[in-house]
Amino acid sequence: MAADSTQQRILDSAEKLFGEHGIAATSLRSIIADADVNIAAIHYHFGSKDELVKEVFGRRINQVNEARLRNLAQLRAKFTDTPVPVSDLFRAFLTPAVALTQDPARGGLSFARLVARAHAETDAAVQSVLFHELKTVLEQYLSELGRSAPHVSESERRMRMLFSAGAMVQTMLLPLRQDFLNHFFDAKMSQEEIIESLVTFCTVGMQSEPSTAERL
Amino acid sequence: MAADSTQQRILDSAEKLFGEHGIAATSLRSIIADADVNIAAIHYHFGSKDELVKEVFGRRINQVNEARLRNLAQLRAKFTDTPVPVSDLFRAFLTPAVALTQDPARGGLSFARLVARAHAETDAAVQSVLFHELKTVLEQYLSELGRSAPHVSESERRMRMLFSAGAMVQTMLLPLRQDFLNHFFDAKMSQEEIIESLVTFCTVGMQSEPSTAERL
DNA sequence: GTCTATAGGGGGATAGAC
DNA sequence: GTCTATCCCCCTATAGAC
Repeated sequence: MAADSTQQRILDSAEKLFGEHGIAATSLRSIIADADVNIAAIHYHFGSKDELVKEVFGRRINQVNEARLRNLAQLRAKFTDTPVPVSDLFRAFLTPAVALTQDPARGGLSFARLVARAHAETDAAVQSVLFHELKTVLEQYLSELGRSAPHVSESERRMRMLFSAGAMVQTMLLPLRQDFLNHFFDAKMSQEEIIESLVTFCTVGMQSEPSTAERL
Repeated sequence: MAADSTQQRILDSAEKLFGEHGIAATSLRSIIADADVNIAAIHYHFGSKDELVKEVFGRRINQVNEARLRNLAQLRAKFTDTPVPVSDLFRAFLTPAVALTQDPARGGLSFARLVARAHAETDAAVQSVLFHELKTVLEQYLSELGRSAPHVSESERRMRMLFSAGAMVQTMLLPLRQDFLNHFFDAKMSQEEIIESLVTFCTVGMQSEPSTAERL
C-alpha cells in the first residue's frame, strides 16, 4: 500500500529524526536505518538531503495553513455584519498547529517538534520554506484583525501577532518536555484547556490599550 | 590582554557560529578559522566540543539570570506593603534578555540567537544547561506573581509564564530576521518601544480573567 | 601554550549490477 | 526500484615536536 512505500517511510523517519536531533545533526544513514531502506534509495527518490528537507516540510505545512484559511472563511461567513471576535480569530489560527501536537497517530508530534525548531531557525532556506505560505495566511488574519481590533495600530497588531506566534510555539513544544517540566507544571491540563488558555492569553494581549499595563 | 586571549577568541567565535548555524552544524574547524587559532588549541583549553558548548552557555547565562534576580530584589524593596505590579515584574524579567539582543558590542546578539535556538531545543544536555538556573529564577517570579495576581490559579499562572517566555523568544529573534521580515513590519520600532509592547502583552495576558476572552 | 601531522571514523553522493 | 561497493570529503581527537 502507498502509505508504506519507500518514499513514505523515508519521509516519516526523516521527519521524526529531524525533529528529535535537528536537521544538521541527522545523517541520511540514521534515516535509512530507521526507515529500514537502502542508502541509495534516498538519493534515488529525493536527489539530495536538501531536497529531502524541503519535501518533509512541504508535506505537512500546507495542511496546517489550509485549515487556518478554512477556519477563517467559516468565521467570515458567520459574521457578515459585525467584525469577527478576536478570540474566534485566534482560536481559528492557533488550533490547527497546536492540535497537530497531540496527533501521535500520523507522526504529528514529530512535525510539531520540527516546526517549533524551524521557528527558531535563522537559516534562509528553512525560513523560506516555513514562511512562504504562512505569510499569506498571516496577512489575511491581520486584515481581519484590522476590523476586529481597530483601536490598535497596524504595527502594534503585527508585533502582537509575533508575540502570539511565540506563545504558540512554546505551547507546541510543551508535550516534548514532560521529562523536564513535569515538576514545573503541577496540574495536568487537557489539550482543550491549554488551547483555550492560549487563546485567552493572545486575545487579551491583542486587544489591550497601550496604556493599560501601567495600571497593572 | 585577557579579552583577546585564545580562550576568549574561541568562545566568541563559537558563540557566534553556534548561533548562526546551530551547534551540530558548526565544526570546530570553522571556529578555529574564525578565531584564527590552531585546531589543537581548542582541545587544549576545553577538552572536547561538548565541554566548549557548556562553556559558551555558562559564560553568559548567569549574567542574565542574575540581572533578573537583582531587578526582582529592587522591586521587592520598593513595594513592601503592596504587591509588586505585574507590569513591573515582567519588565524586570524580560528586559535583561531582550536588551542583550541589541548589545552588538560584546557579541550579545550572537548569544541571544543561541538562547533562542536553545529554547526550541529538546536535547536533554542543552535543556539542562539552559534551565538549570532559569528554574530558580522562574520560581521566584512565580511566587511574586502569586501575590500580584491572586485571582489567577497557580497552574494558569505557570501556563501564562510559558506563553510569555515564548513571546520573549520570538522578540529576541526579531533583529535576526530583518532580511525576511522587513516588509512584514512596516514601521521601525525602537528597542524600548518593543520591550514596552512585549511587557504590555504579557501583563494583560497574565492578569486576564479566564472568561474575559469570550466577550472579545 | 602553540604548532604539525595523523589517526580513525562518519558523512553525502554516485556507479553499476540485478 | 533496489541493492552493493566505493569515492572522496570533512569531522573530532590525539600524539609528539617545539
